[in-house]
Amino acid sequence: MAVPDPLPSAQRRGRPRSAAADRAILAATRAALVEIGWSRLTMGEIAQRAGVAKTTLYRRWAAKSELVIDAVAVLFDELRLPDRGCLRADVEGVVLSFAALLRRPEAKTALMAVLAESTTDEALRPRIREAIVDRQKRLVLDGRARAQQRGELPPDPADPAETARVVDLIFDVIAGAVVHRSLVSDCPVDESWARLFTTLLLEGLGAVSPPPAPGGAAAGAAAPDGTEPTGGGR
Amino acid sequence: MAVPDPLPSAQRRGRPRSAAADRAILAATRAALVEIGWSRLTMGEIAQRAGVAKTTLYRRWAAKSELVIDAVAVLFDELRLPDRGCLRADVEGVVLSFAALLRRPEAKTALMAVLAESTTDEALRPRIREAIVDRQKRLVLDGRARAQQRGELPPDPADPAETARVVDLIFDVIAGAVVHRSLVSDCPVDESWARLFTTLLLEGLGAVSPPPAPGGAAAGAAAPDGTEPTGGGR
Amino acid sequence: MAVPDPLPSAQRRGRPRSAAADRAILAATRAALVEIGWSRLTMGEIAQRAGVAKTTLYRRWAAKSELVIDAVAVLFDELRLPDRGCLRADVEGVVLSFAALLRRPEAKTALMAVLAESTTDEALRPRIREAIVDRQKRLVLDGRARAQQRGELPPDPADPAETARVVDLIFDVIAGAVVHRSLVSDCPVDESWARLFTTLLLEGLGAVSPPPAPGGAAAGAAAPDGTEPTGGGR
Amino acid sequence: MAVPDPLPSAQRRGRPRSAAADRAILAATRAALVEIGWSRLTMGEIAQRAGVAKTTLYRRWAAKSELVIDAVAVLFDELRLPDRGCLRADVEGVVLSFAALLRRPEAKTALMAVLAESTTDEALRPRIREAIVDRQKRLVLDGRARAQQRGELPPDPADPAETARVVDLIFDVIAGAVVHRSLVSDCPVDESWARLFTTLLLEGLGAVSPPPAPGGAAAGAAAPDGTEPTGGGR
DNA sequence: GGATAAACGAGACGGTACGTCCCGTCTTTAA
DNA sequence: TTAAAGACGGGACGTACCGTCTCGTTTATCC
Repeated sequence: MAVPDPLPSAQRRGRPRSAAADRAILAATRAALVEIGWSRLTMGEIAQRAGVAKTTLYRRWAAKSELVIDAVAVLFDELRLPDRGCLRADVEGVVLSFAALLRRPEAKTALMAVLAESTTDEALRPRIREAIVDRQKRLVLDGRARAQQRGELPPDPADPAETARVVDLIFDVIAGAVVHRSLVSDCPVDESWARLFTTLLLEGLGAVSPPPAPGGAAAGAAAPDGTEPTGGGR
Repeated sequence: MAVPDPLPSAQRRGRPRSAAADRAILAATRAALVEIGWSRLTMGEIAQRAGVAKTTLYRRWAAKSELVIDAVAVLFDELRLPDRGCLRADVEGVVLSFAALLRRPEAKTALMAVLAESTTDEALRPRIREAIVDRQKRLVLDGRARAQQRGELPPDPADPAETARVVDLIFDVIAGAVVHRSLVSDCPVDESWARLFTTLLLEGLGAVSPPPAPGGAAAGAAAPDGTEPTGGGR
Repeated sequence: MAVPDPLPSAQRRGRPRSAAADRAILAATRAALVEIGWSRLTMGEIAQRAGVAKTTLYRRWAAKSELVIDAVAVLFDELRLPDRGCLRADVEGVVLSFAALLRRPEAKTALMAVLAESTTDEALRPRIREAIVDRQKRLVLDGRARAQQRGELPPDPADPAETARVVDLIFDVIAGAVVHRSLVSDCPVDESWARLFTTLLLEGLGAVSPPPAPGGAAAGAAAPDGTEPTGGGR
Repeated sequence: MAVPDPLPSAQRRGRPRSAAADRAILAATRAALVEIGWSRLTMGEIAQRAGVAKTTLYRRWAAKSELVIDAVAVLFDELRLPDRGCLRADVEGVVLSFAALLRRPEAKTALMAVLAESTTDEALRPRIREAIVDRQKRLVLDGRARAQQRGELPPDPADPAETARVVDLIFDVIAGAVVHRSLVSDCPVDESWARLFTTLLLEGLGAVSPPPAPGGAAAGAAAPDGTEPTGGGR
């Protein structure tokens, strides 16, 4: 919430805030975003669709950006990482499901709009990270742990900072490439592209994931999924 | 130009448009963008700074987005790819100079804002690609050609579509990762990160760049820069 | 009011309209009319002078003309018909005080401007009549009744339509002649002219005011004020 | 013309002004006035209808008002005073034909609009009088002279200023009453009203037209047209 | 007949005001 | 105390005309 709950105390005086109003507002925000886009989305419009007074919106959110972040955060929580048996399949899966999310108008519009706002609005950046970005990083962590259990990746190195560097890199490469291809290059993220990209990523990954111990799973890193890359020649 | 040149003919009738006004408008747009940001940037403000009537703006550009695209396109044209001797150094160089560009407020603000607009405005997307995005793809093509001349990369495969797929992939990965780390993760793109990212990229590149001929430069692709990757273990 | 009162109900919901804003707007309109005239009078200027937002003006009046009508109507309500003892003096008095009103810039400018607008704007005509024109007709009715009480004029004829025809005629002749001399011929309406005009009117009046009964006040009508007309010779 | 003819000399050098353009402009002005009214009448619209550049208009007239005065002046010149045999008939005739003119949209709109402008624009007033108002005064003079020839009115008094006072009064009363009833009271000027008004005027006229000599036409003035007034009783 | 000069069409120019939309706040009654 | 309603001061919008200016073109007279 942008505007803090008035009092964290058990029960304040006066009429309590309507939880139904909250739900109606967030739903109306998503619906309006799909229909009329970010720039024509106004607080008055949202209030009208939600059957709520404008003051009720401002009592809860300080700005349109913050309301939209809360409204679309739930969409990004729907991303899942089902176990597809091997690391390559898991990576391709997350690439494709992230791309599918970015095809939903309310998701892509809201994401890009609040990111754009955040280039000017300092306070917006942590809010976006908390509500949207960081939640996807768990996918990387989960997939990495699963691959380590399978023996496809070496265990974490001794230095946890080293692990964080690599995890962040992987996250920026995956999310960045998918977003860029989807929304900037405006090209489809299909299975063919996902396979090619995954090949590049997994191969490159071996070079940046140091082995934790002198002996170990280096061979697994060198051929993480046990298949030959597209082009074959190695 | 957003509003099409009234007639492409050699000499139209009536008073010709002032080229000085064009220059003043684009310069004023960049300056205002730095000072007051995208959301408070208004057509009236730009006109006032440029010493120009609002109508003169609307005669040339249909919307703020289109004007800003033209105004900042020149910034992206300043990206260069100086020959640093080897592919690894060239990649690191372009990563760092692209990141430096994205630290300029007018560049990052304008880029994200117009990308956000483009998620709603269908007509804006090709415009952004032509004026901004596609021009950076030349950096990938130039770097690739240079590395091929050096023997660091194998020559293009027989199928040009295959080349295009790989070039697009490299472009989306580089641009996407740098943008995502800079503007979404909000972390610095410094030499350390550039080195790590380049290692991942070049190593992964070997896996997606098939050799053109049965015999050839596969070894070069496998260790493109002749150095050992960060983590060592191969 | 031009824009209808949103609901005539006893008490509507929401914040009520500010009566102070109404007063400030009408006063600012009169002041601005005097200073800058009709053509340079803008809604924005009025709003600024009244310390009010432009939207507040448009919430109440649909157009400049309607606002000006309401603003100057009060001036025309200030016209009075003091009892000067005889019909002739009363007529001369109303002629002179009407002419004095038409010398006030805001009155003459506003009157002519809205009359001009009304030649094109069908809806404006009844509005002008209600707010400005018809209110002056009471002067004719009052003067006539007073003269009848004095015995200077015969009582109303049996047919009320006949009375209305004569009253309307008198009104058009007096108002028309004064307006025409003041604003069209651009000559002063002074005591000399008022005396001459009144002579013509009263003498002519006898010919169009039929006696109510076979016997009666015809002699009174023939010399309504008991004085000899200017020119003498009858 | 508002803008003076560049040189009154016999023949200047350079391309002469197009007389066809003048005619087209004045005709277009009248036509546009009928269709769209004064307030929406723009110089650009007139130029477009006349098939002429805006500069051509401004080369000839300094303002819309002046152009419109010239455009409609010709309409008022069409007023005629045919000899209907007696003064009463002549007066009723001129009243009705003036009212007919004021029913033409371009005439009434233009007249009221320029009169309204003239309340603010000092320089406009003499221009209106010369081009429009004074030309109608000839009707009063002609009618008066004709009536004097018939013996219906006494000859002019010795003092010409006295004559001017009376002529001006008659003019203001006739024109004022007709304009007021037509455009302000918004009532029809029909034969019935014309008869009533003429009765009032002619009867009143006797009181303000002094006889030129001790003996004379007083009886003619008392019953100028040889008919009994509407109401009868005298 | 070529130079000169003015008027012509076209349309861009710096401006002003428009009437609308939305902002975020404030003021009311009702729950 | 919150809610719905809606008026409030304010700011930007994109449009319409304003009256001026700069073009290339046309039409006349003058040398």
